[in-house]
Amino acid sequence: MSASKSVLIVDDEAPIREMIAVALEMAGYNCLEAENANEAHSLIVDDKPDMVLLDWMMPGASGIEFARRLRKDETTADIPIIMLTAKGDEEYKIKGLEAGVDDYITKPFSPRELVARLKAVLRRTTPKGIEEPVTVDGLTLDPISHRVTSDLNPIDLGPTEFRLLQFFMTHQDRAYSRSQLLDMVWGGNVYVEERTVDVHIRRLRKALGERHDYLVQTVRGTGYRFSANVA
Amino acid sequence: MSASKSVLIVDDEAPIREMIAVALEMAGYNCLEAENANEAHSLIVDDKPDMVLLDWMMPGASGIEFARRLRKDETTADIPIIMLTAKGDEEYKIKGLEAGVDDYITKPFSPRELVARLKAVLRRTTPKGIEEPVTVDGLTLDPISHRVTSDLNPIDLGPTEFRLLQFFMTHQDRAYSRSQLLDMVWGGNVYVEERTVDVHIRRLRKALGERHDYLVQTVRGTGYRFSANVA
DNA sequence: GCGGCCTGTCATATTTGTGTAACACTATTG
DNA sequence: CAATAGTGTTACACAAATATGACAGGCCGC
Repeated sequence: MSASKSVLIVDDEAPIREMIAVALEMAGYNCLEAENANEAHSLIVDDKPDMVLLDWMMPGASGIEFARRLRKDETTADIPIIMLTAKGDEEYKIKGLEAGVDDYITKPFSPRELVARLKAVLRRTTPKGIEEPVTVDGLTLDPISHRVTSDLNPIDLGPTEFRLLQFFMTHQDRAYSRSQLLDMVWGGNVYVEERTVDVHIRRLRKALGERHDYLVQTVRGTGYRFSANVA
Repeated sequence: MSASKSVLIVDDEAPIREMIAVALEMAGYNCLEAENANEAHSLIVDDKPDMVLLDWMMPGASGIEFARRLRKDETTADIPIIMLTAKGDEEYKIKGLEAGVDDYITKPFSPRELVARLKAVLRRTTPKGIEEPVTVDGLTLDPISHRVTSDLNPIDLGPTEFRLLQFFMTHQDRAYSRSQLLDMVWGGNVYVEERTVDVHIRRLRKALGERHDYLVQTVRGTGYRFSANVA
């Protein structure tokens, strides 16, 4: 958790991006920059930033449109967005919030204000699903202590298996293809064989033991699914 | 899954085109080749490939220029483009992304990387339809979890039967000939006996059980029909 | 530099799905 | 009530997908 958070700054004006980047880096954040929606999208998919700072006014796809696009795609739906608007127009605020934006800041703003809001948003969005333990039929995964127990007996998992299980337990009853799993669990720009997923599924099942391996279900011709219901 | 995607490779060097084509075909893609922008444009208009691999350096219209041209025309604006650049030059990357290119790869690249990026781009540009569960008289098919239940009891279906049922449930009260079903469910260009459909219909009926097999109805002399109303 | 742990990839089992043909049956026609 | 075309049913060889076990390289703490 101590790894510094990364923030993607999307604005068509380079000087503004720079200014923001400097401010954020001083505050200990890692910055990525993009000057339009397409570029931003590539970076998001590749690098999975922890948050996006999005300018309202941009040539091409407007910021709001882009925000909607991000919300629609499951892969990017969870990334918090802070909107930058030129003036404190209430109408914009409404529209932004409708589109699922987490907060908005009106230019001009002080670096301090920016960092404060950013922190606030991260604080209230990060805990969602990432901090609370999940339990399914006696199998518990606690993200905080990074521990998994099967009926109170500790289970030993490798890092990848842990992330895999965590993803599954927070996305139950849904079939995922191998490439989707690679995207969600391994990360966007990693090139591994799809069959590798099988192997980690195998390792996960083995670790879960007879008591719980039924939870990880094969969906023939499609991929895998985590569910407390038997197929 | 569905009909294989086609990819247009635009590069002035034939050997490179070939190499790429081989790699992509092994991965199950359909390849078209063009050695300059004009040729490429014709092919795009004629064959509507699902994606374009575009070399940055080309005699005549440079790749980037061509990309812009594609983006400007409404009929071609939606076709995803991956740019091939000789070196990992950041400046090019920026320009490419500005022009609306979806991703770029620096030569030399491994076939694996190419295929992976291609997949990623296709996945995020092909909007997956919102898949809602369908229910008919207690029979429910949920595309998300890839599950079928008959009055809450899970039903086990093979991949083909699942697709068949999914097609039926989304196209009810209409008779389909065997060849139509082959087209819709099996995919356009496969050669199988028409009578094979009968067998899968049989398997589907069997899986549905007495409670629901009435839904799959025979239309003598024509084919089959899925309907909640008895013939 | 030395083990131990993780990871990705193979090669190889094992399981499951698929298409076809042969034969049984049913409706239709005259 | 044949004769016949269209379907239903079953068995089976083969193909495809997945499971599994083994292995080599990378990484990290020591």
